[in-house]
Amino acid sequence: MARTVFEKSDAITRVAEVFRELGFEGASLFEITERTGLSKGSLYHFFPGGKEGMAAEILADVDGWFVREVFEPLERGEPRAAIAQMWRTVDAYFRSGRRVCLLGAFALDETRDRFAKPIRVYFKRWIESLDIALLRAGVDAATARSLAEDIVGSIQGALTLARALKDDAVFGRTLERLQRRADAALSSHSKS
Amino acid sequence: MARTVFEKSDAITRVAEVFRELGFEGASLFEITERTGLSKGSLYHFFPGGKEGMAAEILADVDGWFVREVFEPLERGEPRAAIAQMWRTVDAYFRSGRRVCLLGAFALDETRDRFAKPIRVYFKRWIESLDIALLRAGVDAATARSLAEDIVGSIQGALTLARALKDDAVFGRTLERLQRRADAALSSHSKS
DNA sequence: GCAATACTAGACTGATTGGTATAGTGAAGA
DNA sequence: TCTTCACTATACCAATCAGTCTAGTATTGC
Repeated sequence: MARTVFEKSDAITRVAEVFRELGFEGASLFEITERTGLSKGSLYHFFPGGKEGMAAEILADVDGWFVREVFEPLERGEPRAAIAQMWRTVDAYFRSGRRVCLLGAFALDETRDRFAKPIRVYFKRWIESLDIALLRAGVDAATARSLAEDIVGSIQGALTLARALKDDAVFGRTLERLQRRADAALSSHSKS
Repeated sequence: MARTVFEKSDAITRVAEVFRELGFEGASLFEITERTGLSKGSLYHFFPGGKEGMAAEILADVDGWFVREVFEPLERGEPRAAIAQMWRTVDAYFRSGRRVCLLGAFALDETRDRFAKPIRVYFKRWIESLDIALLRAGVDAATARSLAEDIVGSIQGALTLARALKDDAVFGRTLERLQRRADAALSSHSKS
């Protein structure tokens, strides 16, 4: 019989998608095995910490990805380029609104308490790194701070709205409006 | 022995708060009985439709409240007054960020499919009624539409952020910024 | 070719799940 | 006082849950 062999990184990606679809409580081991194609044996081989361990590793994986692809560029790269890149990266990551933010979804239900720290760290860093980039691009402190908070919050809201309305287009429109507002702040406070 | 007697409206309120805290899947019948003080017998007396019936009735109850307190005033009342009232009503309803939006939370997890219609109807109507109020207040069509979408989305995002950061203040700040943006649109398109 | 290792499959377990059934309690009306 | 009915309490049920365990099968290094 054909034995399909998976790698851990593949397992993480697949299980993550199930949690995204069903939430932590809604994703039963049965559903996870069905949707990922990984048997219980494989799952517990990759994640000895069980279901909670899976979620923890997945959250860490997502966070790591954002740190590399979004937060660090915002904190250390050329700020305007990093912000411009952020819009594209975020749109691609959330598949233009078809994919929810796992950290955001977990923040709302009871899993919140279990994974409170990684969730808080993720959102805190996103807002702060965006704030830093805006500041470095010449935006004044007050505007930078509130714009950063607005942008991160609006992205989460747009993902909720896209799901609720079953209309992905909301996400794209919101991202465009946010980009326009950011560009306005950047040009009016232009350093050069 | 002291027998506590509840009314159905009281049962709805109490169970709603448990769903808000734990989500649909996370709220087990045991947790519901513990936190509400209602026994299983009482719960199934008030909600013959079981757990799913409870959620459906609660969603309808929340929707009804918003229709009365927010949507209808926006659609039919004096637009500027209705919008001004909306900020206060929303802030009070979500207890300044301490309370999540049940419809928004349900939109993100697997319950989404079960309650897809009431969720979609709720958000659709919120955006549309706000759009109507802005239009009636003299804001141009394009601005009204995107501002309405922005506001409803941002409120949801702010609730997520408040939970994620364990910082209620995010909600108040976001609401203030939204109000300022709405006021700006209203004054620049002033009819009088 | 052989052993060790990395991974997979799925039967099994005890606890917990949502839901039902039964046996109430107590207030209101006659 | 007796009946009725709205409501409560909890024992119980089958199904499902997360997690364990054993028995594997391929692949790798030698």
